[in-house]
Amino acid sequence: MEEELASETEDVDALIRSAGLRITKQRQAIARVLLDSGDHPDAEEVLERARDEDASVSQATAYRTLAVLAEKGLLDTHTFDGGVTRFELSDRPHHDHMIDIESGKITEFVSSEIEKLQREIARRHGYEIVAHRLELYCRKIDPS
Amino acid sequence: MEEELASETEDVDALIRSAGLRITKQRQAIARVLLDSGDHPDAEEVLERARDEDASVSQATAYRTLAVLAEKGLLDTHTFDGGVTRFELSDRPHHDHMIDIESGKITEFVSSEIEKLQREIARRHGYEIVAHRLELYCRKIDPS
DNA sequence: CTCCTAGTTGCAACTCATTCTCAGGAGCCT
DNA sequence: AGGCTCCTGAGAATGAGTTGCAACTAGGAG
Repeated sequence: MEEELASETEDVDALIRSAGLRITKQRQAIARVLLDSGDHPDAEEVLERARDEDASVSQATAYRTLAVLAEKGLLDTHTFDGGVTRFELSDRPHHDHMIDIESGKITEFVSSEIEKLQREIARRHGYEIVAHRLELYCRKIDPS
Repeated sequence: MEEELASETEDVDALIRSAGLRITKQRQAIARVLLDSGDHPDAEEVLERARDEDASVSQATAYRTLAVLAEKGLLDTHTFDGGVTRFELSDRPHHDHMIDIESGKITEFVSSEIEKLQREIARRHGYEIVAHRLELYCRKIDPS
């Protein structure tokens, strides 16, 4: 079994069906990219990777499919620092992001303490939190 | 003294000079808008308001001036939920934002506790925080 | 297995925020 | 006042993302 984390076809199809979409080879290529990605690719990167599996995937289909998956809540979207929209499967545990401003490297983290404080602050203002965005733009601590 | 918080010309000019720019009537109009705004206008809104004072301000000048002020650190920028870029003077105390997803109303808040936790998390990963973005997307708690 | 149709696709044209180009205008130092 | 730069408005250009459209196809009905 020397597979390189190539996701099973059943997972791929399940993701597409969850969004209420028909199974097509273009969507399978896109879904597989998302299932196999551990990072946060943008639409162009998803398109590029999907074309490795099926060269016929068009830009329009990539954008359209990503939009539907995001709308159905199957994908989370991020626009770090006003850049392009990046995607990530939403079936994973919640987390926030730390962005290395020098390398662009993204580290994920969670803090139940911060989450709790957020809910308290919102309640104090008469609100309940529907979603939140917490991004830390950081620099490696110079060890000198 | 029935002024409607019309900022003094000296403040307006000081802001422009701080950015290393020459004083022009277009920039004065833009700077005055920023000094008089308590909200988070985007470039088009700044342009529209600036034209009340000087109808000759062009879109290009609005974008250019805002870009320089932001670059010099005199303005903070926000792109709530992947929308357009919004501006706000940065000489005010630090704060984060709570966005009412139904009305679009923005409430500002601060939490030194959250800030402290953020620094701790970053340090644990070998980073120091250069900037951060914390946005809470909320809904009014239904009192029913 | 074939048919049929609503759902899909690629392509190119389009939108919209933002940036750039350029030729004519104006600060401001002296 | 002179003039070297910096600025300006108009419009063209850019780039991410969207959409119209005619051809194509998934997949349920028969």
